[in-house]
Amino acid sequence: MKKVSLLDIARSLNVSTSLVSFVLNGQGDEKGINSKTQQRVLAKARELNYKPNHIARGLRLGKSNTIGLIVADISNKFYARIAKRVEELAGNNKYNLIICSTDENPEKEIELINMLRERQVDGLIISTTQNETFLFTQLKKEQFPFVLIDRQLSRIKTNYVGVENYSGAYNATDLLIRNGYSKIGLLKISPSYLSSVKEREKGYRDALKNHKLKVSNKRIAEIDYEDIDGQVKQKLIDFFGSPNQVNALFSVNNRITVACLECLKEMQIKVPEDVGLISFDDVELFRFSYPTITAVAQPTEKIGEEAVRLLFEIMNENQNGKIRQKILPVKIVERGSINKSIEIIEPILEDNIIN
Amino acid sequence: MKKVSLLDIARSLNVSTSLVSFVLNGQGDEKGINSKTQQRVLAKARELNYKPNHIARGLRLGKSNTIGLIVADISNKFYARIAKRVEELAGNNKYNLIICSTDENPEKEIELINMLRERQVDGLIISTTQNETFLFTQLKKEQFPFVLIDRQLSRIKTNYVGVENYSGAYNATDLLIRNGYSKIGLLKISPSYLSSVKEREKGYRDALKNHKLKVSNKRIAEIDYEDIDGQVKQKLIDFFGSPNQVNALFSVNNRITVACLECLKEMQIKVPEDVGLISFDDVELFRFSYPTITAVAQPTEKIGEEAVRLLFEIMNENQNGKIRQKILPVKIVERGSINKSIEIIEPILEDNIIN
DNA sequence: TAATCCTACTAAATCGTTTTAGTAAAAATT
DNA sequence: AATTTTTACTAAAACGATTTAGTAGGATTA
Repeated sequence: MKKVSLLDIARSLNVSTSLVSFVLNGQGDEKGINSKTQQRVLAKARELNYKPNHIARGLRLGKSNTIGLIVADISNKFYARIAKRVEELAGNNKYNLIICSTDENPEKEIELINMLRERQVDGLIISTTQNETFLFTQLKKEQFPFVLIDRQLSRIKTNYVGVENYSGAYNATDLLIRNGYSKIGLLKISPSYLSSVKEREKGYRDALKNHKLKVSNKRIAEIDYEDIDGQVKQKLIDFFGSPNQVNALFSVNNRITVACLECLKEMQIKVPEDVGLISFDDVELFRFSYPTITAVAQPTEKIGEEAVRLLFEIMNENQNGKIRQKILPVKIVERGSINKSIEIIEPILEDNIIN
Repeated sequence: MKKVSLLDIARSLNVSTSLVSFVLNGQGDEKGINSKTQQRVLAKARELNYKPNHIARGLRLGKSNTIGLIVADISNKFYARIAKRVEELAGNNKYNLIICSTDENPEKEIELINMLRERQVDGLIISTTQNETFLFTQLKKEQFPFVLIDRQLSRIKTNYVGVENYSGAYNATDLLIRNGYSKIGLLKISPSYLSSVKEREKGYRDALKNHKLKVSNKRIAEIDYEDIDGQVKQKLIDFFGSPNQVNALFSVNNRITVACLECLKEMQIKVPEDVGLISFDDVELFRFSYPTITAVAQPTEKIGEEAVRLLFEIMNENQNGKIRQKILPVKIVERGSINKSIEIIEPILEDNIIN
């Protein structure tokens, strides 16, 4: 079943492919094509069920009308929601989306970026797992349009859409402290050089410090992406093995929180009675889980929206190398994983206080 | 920043593009290219940071090394998990994936299929929302490789990967009945012509019949995809407005179950005390919700795997028009949303019994 | 009547690959 | 020395669209 091309239409009407191309692109009048001829072309195209070859057009035009979205894990609802929004908006602009997952693997990310560029995507939206800057220095040098989301690089400024990680984490920790928790464990994801993780950790640390509480490395756990369930379990055993080590947890993303929930259940540690819990990144589950989980909600869809908006801006007016950044606000959603109390339930132990 | 092409390499080495192409495609020896020349080509390609133009190659080769995945809703975890697996397997085979969502809109599905075909995808995996067959009759006639997933068309046989909807739903309903529930409401999604929905409804009906229970249309609610939360609420108010109308619910997919959970909570109807609940399609949430939800688990990733396997089979040996179908088993995961009881807690009321 | 203008088109280059058919020169064979 | 074989390449077409520069021929104008 051979595909129908412009040439097929042209031949069967005894006209040139140029004419057919003009008509089908709506330039018929502009190019002074007789309106009867235009009708004939349109009719024939319909009759033959002609579908333009986007690849050929892309080659000629030097653009593919496709953008790429590279996320750390498409099966994580956070990224899935972003992806859906990006796909919608791209579609509205007649752009297609190629979605890829890196599984937090920097090597795979490099491969994917190369692959997408070979496929001539016109722009990229990336939640990067890189620590090194060379990839993005290169892209910038080549003036290739891209926008980072969720994470940025500390040593290089790029277009970026993110959220208020620092204040979100600060306020989350602060909320725990103000409700009487003093021994707060941090569960962060590895690789821990990710800007989002670092910012959240900083917020956590600063909140403790401002309340004159000790920041102890014994209460900071780094969980490897490859084995979240296993390592969360290990760390929780550590945390709760020695008494009084931890009475609340701040988890850095939804995936870790869920693993946490599973473990705590298994270990029969009750939330919020035995341990307070707050999570960065809110997902549906937290509204229905037992107990419900207090979380720092991100404007997920908005991240996708802004990223697309920025990317199109960059792609259209490539004259200037102006860097655009957009930091979106977050909001704490209070639910049932923190024991609310005005007064401090458990006196803060001496060894948690600085000085 | 102009892109580097084969011609650039060829010119700078005073050789032909053919030679460069041969070498870069690993056909150097085969084509008898001097090994020193090969070295020079490879070195120069690296030096210039040459990236093949996939679009040009695609045009020449008549294929894009891309497959399309069209799902009803990419932000639904069920499809997101399928998408992730499909992307992985496609990637392993040097294929890219374009993912699109239809939002259960048949028109949009047609547009997307056209768009993807214009983009010369080599094959399609589709969870269709169509009731009409013409789209797929056409694809079959053109021998275009495609595999339906999750849903198939009743009036036309196509390649298809699905699950045991009928027996899953039958067993789910049966489980409710055997635990003493007699007035079982069905919450199904609209459009209700979808094969998965119809098969599940049939399973529900047959289970009731085999237990000599009345199938009442008053207990069957059709929820529009566009307004799941609103309509679920409406239907539940109906169900629980008149006494004794419903004492258990069978929900046809995860999205509806979640909406249900939300409503029941709001209406202060307790699960499983006031109403038993079982869901088709298991998601993480159901393990952590309160109560935990008994569900019919689907081999989600496996669906993606089989779909890719089938599609590649079809794409590679296009000689025969053999139809391939794969139906995967489902499994009921018993949790806390059903009151377990050997004996029948509540006597089955007369008006629920047939005859 | 010649020059100009207008209408309705077309020829051909181009994008960057791949691939077929071929060739020039050197080496080997008779 | 003539022929064949081998080595190491190249020319050019092809994929299917877009686009620039152009033309043929009729109508209008000076």
